[in-house]
Amino acid sequence: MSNIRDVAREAGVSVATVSRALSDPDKVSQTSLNKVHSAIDKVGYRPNMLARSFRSAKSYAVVVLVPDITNPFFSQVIRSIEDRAQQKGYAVLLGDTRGVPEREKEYIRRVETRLADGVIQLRPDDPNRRFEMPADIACVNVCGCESTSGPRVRIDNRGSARSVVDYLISLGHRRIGVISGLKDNPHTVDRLAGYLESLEAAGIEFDKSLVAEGDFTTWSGLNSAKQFCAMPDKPTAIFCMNDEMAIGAIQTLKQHGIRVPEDISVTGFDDISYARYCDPSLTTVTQPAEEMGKLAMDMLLRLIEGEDLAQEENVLPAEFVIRKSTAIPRKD
Amino acid sequence: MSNIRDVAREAGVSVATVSRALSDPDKVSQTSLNKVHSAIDKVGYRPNMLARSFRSAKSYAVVVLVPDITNPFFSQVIRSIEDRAQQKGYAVLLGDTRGVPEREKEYIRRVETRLADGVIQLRPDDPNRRFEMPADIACVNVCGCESTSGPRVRIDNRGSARSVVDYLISLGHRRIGVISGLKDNPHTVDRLAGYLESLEAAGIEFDKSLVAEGDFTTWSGLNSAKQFCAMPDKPTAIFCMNDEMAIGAIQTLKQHGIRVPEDISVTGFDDISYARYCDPSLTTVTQPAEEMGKLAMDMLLRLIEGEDLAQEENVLPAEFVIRKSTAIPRKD
DNA sequence: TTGTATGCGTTATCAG
DNA sequence: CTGATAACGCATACAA
Repeated sequence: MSNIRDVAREAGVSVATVSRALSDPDKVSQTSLNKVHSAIDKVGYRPNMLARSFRSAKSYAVVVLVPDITNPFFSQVIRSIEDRAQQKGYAVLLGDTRGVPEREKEYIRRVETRLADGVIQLRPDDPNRRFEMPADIACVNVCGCESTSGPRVRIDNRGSARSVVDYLISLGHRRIGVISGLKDNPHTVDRLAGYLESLEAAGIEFDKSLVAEGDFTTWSGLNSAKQFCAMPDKPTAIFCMNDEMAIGAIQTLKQHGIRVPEDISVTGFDDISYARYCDPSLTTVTQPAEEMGKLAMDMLLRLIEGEDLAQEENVLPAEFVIRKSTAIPRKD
Repeated sequence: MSNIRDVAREAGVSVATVSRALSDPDKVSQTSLNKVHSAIDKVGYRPNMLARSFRSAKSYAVVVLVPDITNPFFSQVIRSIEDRAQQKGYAVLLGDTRGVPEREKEYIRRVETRLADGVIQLRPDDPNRRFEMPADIACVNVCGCESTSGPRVRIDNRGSARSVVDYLISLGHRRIGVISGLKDNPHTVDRLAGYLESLEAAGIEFDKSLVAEGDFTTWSGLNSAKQFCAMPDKPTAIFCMNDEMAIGAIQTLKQHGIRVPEDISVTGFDDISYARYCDPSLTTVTQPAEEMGKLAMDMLLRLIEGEDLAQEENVLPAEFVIRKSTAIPRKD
């Protein structure tokens, strides 16, 4: 564990010269540069970045807060964030909160105590609502919704939901079920608004009994679908607020001998990779995960640099993709 | 940004007392303790962990190296690692290498430069083979294989593969195809060994044409299966070396009008969450992802503490689970 | 271009 | 139990 002094001694120069040779080589003569580099090789020197960070009061790390890393959509976004961070010389501290506020605080504390320079939040919630995010912390929200405040990047959830339901209506569906996320989840709110807009535009009356509440897990999609299967007057299509719930719902429908899409159409949201490989492949909304992560990281970097992004919002385009899980309603 | 001196001044004690009050309260009188704590509240003090890390020459961070975070099996393991790390006061630096040695080196460098105290590698490769892992770096390998060296936690890939193939044979299958990972991938080697063992035990001759090489992606499973579809004498079962390839293979079979499992049985490996929800649900091998991550983190911690785990190996039990993608072979 | 000297915030040593 | 002070490794202002 040699340090900068060992190098200086070996090279026969001062520590300042070694330091400069490393961080600002232009300010050092070629001869010194050579001496320094061979000395570095000789003593096996590795700069202590901890000391460097301490000295410069920057950790060159950001924490990424995510409710669940095993969610394939989130992990795609995170991969993109990591990629960008690495390019920019930043490290990514993984903060899988599992929705536990205590764990979130723990990670926020890491930036308060200088172990990270900022935070990227992958959650729909307003960062200021569920717990106190100190105002002086650099934070950008990704995958948020209309009510999210602060710097953020998201898609138009309402508009995308509307595209989906508009399409179902155009196929001839009039009774369209919904498997939503938890009621107070902002994504649920935005996507439900799109659903309602679409219904209203088509002059279809809203039927409350057609909304089943899930929680974005496959398991909840599986269960929520049962409630539709039990109805005498089943919906002819089900709009699921994410792909996992759609996959769960399809599973249940099949078990009840209901064919998708011949008997009931099903749609998802997110376009996780399995959406393309399940049977039938899912009609869904592709979120630009890659782009969202990259953009979020870039925004955070600007924030860390001191730029004021106050309420900068980036709404990225999402793409509605039609696959095999939707069809015209069956005529009985 | 107040520091320990501000607190000391405010509390009317020395910095040493403040430091002790925080790290070793037993050594401080109750009066001092009170003064310190109210001073901390008053000036809004947050200890600078960067300084603390620097001083103690420990970063309290570990890097997790993973080829692809979006792989659901890996993300499960990582979630478990993160959980354990958080419990122990460690941060997890996410290193998604995408298999690029350059990126791996970048992360290894982070521990050489003291930004992390150790590494957990999620890759089958021998950590010493593909690039030079400095010997003095605390590193444990998880999800490795028989040829992996150094501290490691893994399952018995060969034995598990054998369970799968034994089962297929017990159903009456004699022509059993394989969709493998890349030939030189150690997982491929171990699992293929299990396959061969099983065949030999049953007196079935190995037919080289029944092995299709994939690369563990759904896409490759999709393509490899085509080669079986084109065969006049198709296998009656296909042993896929992971679930994604099995899912891809099933997709292809269906497109060719081949029913699973009635016409051809398919098995996977890993038991990612979609294995349970795809159609038909996958017969596969459940890796104890949770336990593997936790154990790997614990081993790394011991390594960091200076313990010598040299060649400690933990082989965890994997469970063979039978679902709907396997059946007795069709009699023609 | 180079060297000297100082300080970053904390912990630990050593006297009191 | 407490306080003064010396490190930790590096970057930089200032002087040469």
